[in-house]
Amino acid sequence: MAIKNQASGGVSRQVLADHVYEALLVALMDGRLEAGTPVSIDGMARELDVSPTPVREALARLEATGMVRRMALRGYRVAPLFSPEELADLMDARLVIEPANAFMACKHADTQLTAQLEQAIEDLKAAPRGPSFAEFRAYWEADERFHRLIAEFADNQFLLSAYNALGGQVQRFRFFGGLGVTDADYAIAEHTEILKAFEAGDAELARQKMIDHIEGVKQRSQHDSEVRS
Amino acid sequence: MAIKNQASGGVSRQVLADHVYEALLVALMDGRLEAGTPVSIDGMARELDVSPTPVREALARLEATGMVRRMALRGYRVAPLFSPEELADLMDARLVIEPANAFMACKHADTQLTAQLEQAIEDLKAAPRGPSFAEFRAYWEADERFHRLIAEFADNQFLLSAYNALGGQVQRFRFFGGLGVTDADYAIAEHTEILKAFEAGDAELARQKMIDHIEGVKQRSQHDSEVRS
DNA sequence: GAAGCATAGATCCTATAGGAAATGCGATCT
DNA sequence: AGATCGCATTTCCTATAGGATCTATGCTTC
Repeated sequence: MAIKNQASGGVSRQVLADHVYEALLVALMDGRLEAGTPVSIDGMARELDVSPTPVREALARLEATGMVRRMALRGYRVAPLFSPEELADLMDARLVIEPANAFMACKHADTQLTAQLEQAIEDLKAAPRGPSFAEFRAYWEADERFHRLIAEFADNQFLLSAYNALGGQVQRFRFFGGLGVTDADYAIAEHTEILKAFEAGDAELARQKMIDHIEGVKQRSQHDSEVRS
Repeated sequence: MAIKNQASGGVSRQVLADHVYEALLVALMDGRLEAGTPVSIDGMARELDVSPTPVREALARLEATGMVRRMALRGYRVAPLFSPEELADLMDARLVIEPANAFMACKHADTQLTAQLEQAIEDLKAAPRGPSFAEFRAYWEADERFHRLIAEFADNQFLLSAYNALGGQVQRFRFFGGLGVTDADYAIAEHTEILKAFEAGDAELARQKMIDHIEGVKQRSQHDSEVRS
C-alpha cells in the first residue's frame, strides 16, 4: 500500500478514492499533469499503486470541477489551459456571484468572520511568492480562504455551490503556473478594503469593494497574459 | 443485459454508467427514491442488473448535482427535500445568476435564439399539467429548456457551470411532487415578457423581466408551501 | 521505397470475489 | 424484564480478471 493512513492513535479508516483525488489534484495544480495530456485510468492506478476502481471514482468526481474532461470510451484528459478570453469570462462570472456573496455575507457578519478574514489577509502577507507551486501554494490557500469565507457566510448553500462550480479558484492559477504571484500587493490592499466594509457593516460598500477587487484581478490577469505572450 | 443499445444502424456502443445515471435521475425525480432514503450501491446494482462498478461511478457523478449525498464508508443517501427556507435560498441564488444570464444572452441574441425560446413557450402551453411525474415531465422539460437556452446563449462557460450547479432546475420540482403544476399561466406570461425583451434587443429589460419572473416563482412557491403545510 | 495488413500492447469498461466494518436479531445472563 | 453478547447478513470498498476497441509497431508485398 503506497499511501498510508495517518498514524494518529485510532487508525481513522480512509477511503482510497479520497487519497487518489487529492493526489490527482496536487499533480494537476503542480503542473506534473500538463494540460491536454490524457490521464489513463490503468496507468494512474499503477503509478499510485492502487487498483483502477478508486481511480475511476476519483476521476468521476474531478470531472465536476472542470479540471479534467471525459469522453465516453476514450478516457479522461487534463482540461486545456485557459485562454485570455476564457480567463476574462471567468472573471465576469465571478463578478456576477461574488459581489452578491459579499453583500449577503455582510448582513450576517460577526466578529468571528472579520477575525478570520483578517487572519486570511495576514497569511496572504506572510506567504512566500516564489514561482513554484510548492512556494505559492500557501499564497493560493490564503487567497482562496478569504473568498470562500465570504461565500460561506453568505449562508446560502446554492450560492456556495455556484461559487464552487466556478472551480477557477483552483484552476485559474494553473494559468499563471509559470509566473508565480505578481499582484500580491494589490490583492492585499483590495482584500483589506473589503474587510473594512465588513467591519463597518456596510453591505453595499462590501459589494462594491468586491467588484473593484475582481475588476482589478481581471485587468491585471489580462495584462499578465499579454506580457507572457 | 437489461439495458439495450439503441438499434439505430451502427450499434453506438454506450457506457453502462451513463444508463445507470439516467435511470437514477428518473427514479429520483419520479419519487420512487424518496428523500432521505439510503441508496445502496450493491442493491441498486442488483435492481438494475448490472455490477456495482458503474453504479458507483454514476453516484459519484450524481453527487455533484446535489441529488444525493455521500458519507465516506457510509454510502449514499437521497438528498433531503427542500424546506421553504431552502427554496427561498434557491430562488435568491437564481436571482443572482439568471438575470445576468439574460442580460448577456440578449447581447448575443439572434433569430435562432428567439425562435427556440418561442418554441419552448409553445411547448409549455401545450404540456399537460397533471400531478404525476409522467404528466408534468413535459412541462418541466419545456420550462428547463427555456432557462437553459438563455444560460447557454450567455456564452460564458463559467456562468453556465454556475447555472448547472444550482441543480434545483431539476430538484426543485421534487418539492412539488405532490402538487403538480399550479402556476403555468403565470410562468407562460412571464416567459413571454422575457422573450419580448429579447426580440426588442433590450438587454436591461431582459434582465428586469427575468428578475420579475423569478420573484414571481419565489412568491408563488412560498404560497404553495404554506397551503401545503 | 511505399503501402497494406497482422499482431501485440494499451486502454476502457464491466463483472466477480473477497476483506472489513456496520447493522440487525436472537439467545443468554443478571 | 432489561441489558449484553454473539452470529449472520448487509454494505462499502478494493483488487483482479476478462472482453472489446483503439493504437502502434513490424512484417510482408508490390
